[in-house]
Amino acid sequence: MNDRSYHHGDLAQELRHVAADLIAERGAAGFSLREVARRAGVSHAAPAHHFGDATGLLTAVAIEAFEHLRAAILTAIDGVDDPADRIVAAGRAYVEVSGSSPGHCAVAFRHDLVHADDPALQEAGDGAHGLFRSLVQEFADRHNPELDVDTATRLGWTSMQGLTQLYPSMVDIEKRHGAPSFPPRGEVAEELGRMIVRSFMPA
Amino acid sequence: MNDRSYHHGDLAQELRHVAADLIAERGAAGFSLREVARRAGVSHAAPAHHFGDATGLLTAVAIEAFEHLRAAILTAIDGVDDPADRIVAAGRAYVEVSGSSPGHCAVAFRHDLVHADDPALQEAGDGAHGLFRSLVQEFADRHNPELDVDTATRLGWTSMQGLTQLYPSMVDIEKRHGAPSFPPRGEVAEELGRMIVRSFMPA
DNA sequence: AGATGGGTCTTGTCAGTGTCAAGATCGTGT
DNA sequence: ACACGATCTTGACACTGACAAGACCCATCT
Repeated sequence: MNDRSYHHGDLAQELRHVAADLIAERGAAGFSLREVARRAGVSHAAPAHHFGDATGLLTAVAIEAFEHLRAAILTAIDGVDDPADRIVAAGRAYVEVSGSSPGHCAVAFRHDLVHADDPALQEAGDGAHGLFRSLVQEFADRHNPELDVDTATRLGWTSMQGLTQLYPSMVDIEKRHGAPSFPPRGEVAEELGRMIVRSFMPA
Repeated sequence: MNDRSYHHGDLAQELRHVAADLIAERGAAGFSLREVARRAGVSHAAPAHHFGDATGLLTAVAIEAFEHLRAAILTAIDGVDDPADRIVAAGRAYVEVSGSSPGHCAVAFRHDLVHADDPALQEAGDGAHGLFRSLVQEFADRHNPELDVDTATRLGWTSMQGLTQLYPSMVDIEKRHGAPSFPPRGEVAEELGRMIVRSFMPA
């Protein structure tokens, strides 16, 4: 527990945290293993022991991203009954996580930055994806047995992920075209979610 | 025109092309200005004269990305009459460009890799966005005057962009879960496009 | 208690990178 | 013919990721 001790205590945790902060601040391109070590107050080679290489550290951050995502969706749907509302709430939570943990989300799907074949990463990704798919399945069971659950899941997932990535550009573009103010992430997500759910209903 | 001449002829064009190839091959993280120069057969400092710095070169690639996008959409909707079909065709083209020019699309919306305030980049982005929005406007005029065109545009745009980014991950995840084969980009885009357009219809 | 060993972190080194400054080379206009 | 600007090269510097070797700390065994 002593900050000055030779052994850090939980350096791995600290490195993940600092790395996410750094990416949030400078973007994925501004990430540097040595800068992370510097901010954590350890030598430049310390991270290697815990994560192997830079890609390993980013993989760990990506795993946290999926865990955050899953947790956020779970709390967002808690107490919500109607499957349609649950999907909208999940989508909103998904997008809001990208606002509250931008560093994490910036690496989650970057195959060139993480070890895409890491079993823990795959499991975390499957967990988030499976949760979202189960919500769509619920909807199908209740409101539309004819719904193609896989395609519907893809639509929800891609649009929310696209929104997390495009939100800054959308604000730029629409502001340049005279929109005085732009709604926050969560609100846009909710609007899109409502339209998506509408397309899930029987024709 | 002589390959061995001191002056290259059109080095700027060549550098954009090589850069896009390199990114397609190794991902945005594997990009290196010196490697680009090496492949183009010029010294490591040659690109600086044309693009200032690495970010400048990537900005040029991003501009090309938006131009490709716009051109692909234009040819895709050519001869298609119904506004709904035009939107679907445009979405399909959008996603297919990310398959045929992966290097370009990998940097298009990466604010940490490009000079986001570059006027030419903004103009190119606005061009692609404006074209897509005009298709949605057409649809509203013909089929649903009540449609919120801005929100509808955001839905179409985000889902197609999300699909371009998530397609590799989606293939991975669904294959791990037993899906024997996964439909190609364009087909998924078309399915999603049809659902989206359906949500544009009057309630 | 004292020694052993493994996990943790440091120091030092290396090739590779982006950027800048200075110089070499080429074409073009006068 | 000659100067000038655009294009490209060479050389240097600080920074990065990875590796090897060593220092340090703690738990465990005898």
